[in-house]
Amino acid sequence: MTTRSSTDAARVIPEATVARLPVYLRALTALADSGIRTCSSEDLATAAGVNSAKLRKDLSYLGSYGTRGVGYDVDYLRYQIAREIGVTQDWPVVIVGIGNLGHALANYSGFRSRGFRIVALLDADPDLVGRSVAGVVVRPFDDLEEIVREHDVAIGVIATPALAAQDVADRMVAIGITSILNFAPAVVAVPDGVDVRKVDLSIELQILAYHEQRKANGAVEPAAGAGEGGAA
Amino acid sequence: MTTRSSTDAARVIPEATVARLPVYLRALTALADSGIRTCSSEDLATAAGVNSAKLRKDLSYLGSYGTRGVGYDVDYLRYQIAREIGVTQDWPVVIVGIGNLGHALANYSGFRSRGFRIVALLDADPDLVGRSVAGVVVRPFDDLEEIVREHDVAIGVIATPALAAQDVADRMVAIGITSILNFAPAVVAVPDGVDVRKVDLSIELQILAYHEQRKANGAVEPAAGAGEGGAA
DNA sequence: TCCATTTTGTTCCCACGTTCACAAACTCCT
DNA sequence: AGGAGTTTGTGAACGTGGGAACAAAATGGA
Repeated sequence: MTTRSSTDAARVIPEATVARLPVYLRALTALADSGIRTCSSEDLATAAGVNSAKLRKDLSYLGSYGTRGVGYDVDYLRYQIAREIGVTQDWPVVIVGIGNLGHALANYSGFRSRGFRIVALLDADPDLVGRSVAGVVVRPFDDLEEIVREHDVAIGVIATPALAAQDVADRMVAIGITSILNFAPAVVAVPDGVDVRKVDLSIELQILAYHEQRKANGAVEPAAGAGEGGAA
Repeated sequence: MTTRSSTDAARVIPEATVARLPVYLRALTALADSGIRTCSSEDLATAAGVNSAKLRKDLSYLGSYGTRGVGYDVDYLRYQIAREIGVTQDWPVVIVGIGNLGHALANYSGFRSRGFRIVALLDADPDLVGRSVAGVVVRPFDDLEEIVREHDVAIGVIATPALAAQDVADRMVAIGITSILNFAPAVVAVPDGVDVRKVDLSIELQILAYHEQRKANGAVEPAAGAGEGGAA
């Protein structure tokens, strides 16, 4: 076994792999809930909807957590991935913009169960401030700085209309937030060192529409155009 | 100018480009709303948050719609991209699962304005059926087939809990839906020829958490780790 | 103990996507 | 008309990611 400190220079995990680790984590949790203690890369790959060679390569970036001829210990591997992603610790999160989507996010149980704790809901609309959503009272947007400092928040979620998104992002960055999840249909620019991920509902539909249009035009799709193929 | 029929074999647009076309479309709409008639690739690239070389290469897959020394006509290019994606036509969509997220999706105005028309909201819960959400009455899930046939629906949205997702997808596929947008936190398997795109809220947060953890550990991020960098 | 079997971890190779750099082409000014 | 300046479209280099194939390592049976 090689020495492996928590800040090992050799551990450069490809971005594509990082994006799949949460999927593996979820699949492992499902296996564990079914009472399965051990699984092969083939089993886990099927559960995660990927190719087994890719799965093994992904896991190899984390270390050697399997046993040749046997497979992986479900609980052990699950812990290792969780630790690698960082979901063994608690991440305070603020959500800005409590419209329809903000409501849904505040109520989404999947956050809490994965180590994300919603410490505040913020909105600029005075009519919304003071209302209780998902057991949390909505506070004015101007309280952002106070809340971030108090809870040491590093991750912010933007669920505002498009026009407000850049302003909110600027305020977040100024206060020290370094990771932003943006649901607003707008491109937000941030300085280096700040990570932004974007989730855009209508863009996903437009991508599907493009492929749908091609199918209707009689074009032969080269493979599963956008998603994971597999048996039904 | 080369001949270019609507079903030209030479038009194989890379998947990565397809995913960016809706972003360009939105940026062009924003420019048009500002009264700008013409823009350079540099202007549009900035508005879309990408590199100008990449933008030009992306657009070149559609055809030669710019003028050297001048730039692009905003309205003309916008129409060409919209036609290419297929948002000049009307796409009927059904949403299955009217929980918090389904509510938000039903109310999202960005769908309608881009050619997506919600023809039905479906849920298996009898308590929800009959209620009106966003001006549409929720119908029982079993009405799916009737609705899909009546409106010739090709695109389905899954916003159910994870456990129901595969069943819903199977039903959709059996009835003839060929594009699925899945918001449920589960991997759904579909046969070849069916496209699935997945939007997973908690996975996005976990990816951010990974990078956040690395920053906290003193690791130097190679570049903007997950998002589009740029000036604030 | 030794061999057959299983399954991981890794290497090699190919395809895709991104970026640079530049020729082609257009406008405008003299 | 001609040249300077500008901007597109594209060819080529580079880097990242995916998949097949195989060596290494573990188990279990004879």
